[in-house]
Amino acid sequence: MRYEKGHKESTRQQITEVASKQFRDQGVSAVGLAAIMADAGLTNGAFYTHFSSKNDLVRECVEQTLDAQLQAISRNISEHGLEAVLRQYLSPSHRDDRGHGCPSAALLPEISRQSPEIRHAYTARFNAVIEVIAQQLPGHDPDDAHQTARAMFALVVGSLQLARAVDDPALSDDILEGAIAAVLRLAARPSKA
Amino acid sequence: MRYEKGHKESTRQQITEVASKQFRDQGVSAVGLAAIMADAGLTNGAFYTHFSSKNDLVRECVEQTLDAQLQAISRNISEHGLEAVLRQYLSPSHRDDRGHGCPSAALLPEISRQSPEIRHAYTARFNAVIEVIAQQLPGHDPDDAHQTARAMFALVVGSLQLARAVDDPALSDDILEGAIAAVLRLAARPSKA
DNA sequence: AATATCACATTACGATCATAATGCAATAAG
DNA sequence: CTTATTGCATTATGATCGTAATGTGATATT
Repeated sequence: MRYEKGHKESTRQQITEVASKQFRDQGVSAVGLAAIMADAGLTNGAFYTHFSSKNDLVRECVEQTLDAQLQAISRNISEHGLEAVLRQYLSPSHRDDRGHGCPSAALLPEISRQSPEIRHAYTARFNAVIEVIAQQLPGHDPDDAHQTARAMFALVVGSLQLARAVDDPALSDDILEGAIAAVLRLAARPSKA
Repeated sequence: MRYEKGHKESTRQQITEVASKQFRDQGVSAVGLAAIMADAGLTNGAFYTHFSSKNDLVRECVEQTLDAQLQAISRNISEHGLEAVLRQYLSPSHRDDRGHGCPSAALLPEISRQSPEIRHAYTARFNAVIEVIAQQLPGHDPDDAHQTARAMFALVVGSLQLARAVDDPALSDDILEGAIAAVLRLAARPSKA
């Protein structure tokens, strides 16, 4: 045994954190394992003592980042309310920090092209976030609350992607602000419940 | 001259069409030039007589697919109305045919990581589509119409991405249907104009 | 104190990456 | 009819891809 007891676990965690950032920054297929390992302070060869394949690492990253996002959203909703979470999600600072931001906004089209187990992991955590959002829509009946929550999620994800894609800073800001207003309209209690 | 007069132009067009499909199917960074050229019935070496780089090809594909989408949307809106275009965009057949579908839904996070000229080309065409949608929102004042149009666009793009990512077919259908309802709510004439 | 373990480094595999130099053959231009 | 042009194929570049075999040295175990 060359290293102390908890060493392997902390190294594995370091790899997934570095990889999660690089994947969101540059895209899953644009990042090589060598770059991830180097950024984690290791070399190529150590990778396969921690993961069985790149697909395995991607799955781990998707699960961890989505779990962390769910926890953060749940806590912030109970502490500050839905609108505060919304404004934070659609903020310039979130737009400008892809590497630590929403995995859906950074990777959603790529996730749809990943292996079945990754898509399955994504689906479960997507449903969990929708559940949390739907519980914040009291005026809606249960089915409608879930449909509306999904639309709200799609709207903020799409808006963040658009705000990152356009090259006009003023337009990018307008996209974020318009999205906040639109999501609040969707969340509002329907005229006839 | 080994080939007839219009040959080079039609070959170039063939390359961009094949590339546009492969990029949307598999992602820009996941597709190699050799695979594109082979699918176009050519070999590696012919690429650089048509394009100066892969970035150049990507720009051409983004421009062509977005221009075609704008024309299709404009025509279908004037022929069948906004709601029909919406229902077609959020249809299972569009979800299941990435390669010929909306470039934004297939590539938006990747576009935000592309070169400045590609992001600039995207921005101009995004604004053009928003203009067309905004003109279909008569109850809104001009600024609000554009904000709402952007939110509607973000909502349909995000929803299509989600419908493609989840591995539960029933959920995927629900996402599409819920998105239609939500977009129509956003498009509805605001209570106080 | 001796030994076995194992998390890493080193090195390398064949494949593919974007890019490019060179060769060629058929057609357009003369 | 000759010749110059050029759109493509062939071939090759060094780099990087995901994956894997092998080496090694410090620690946990004995």
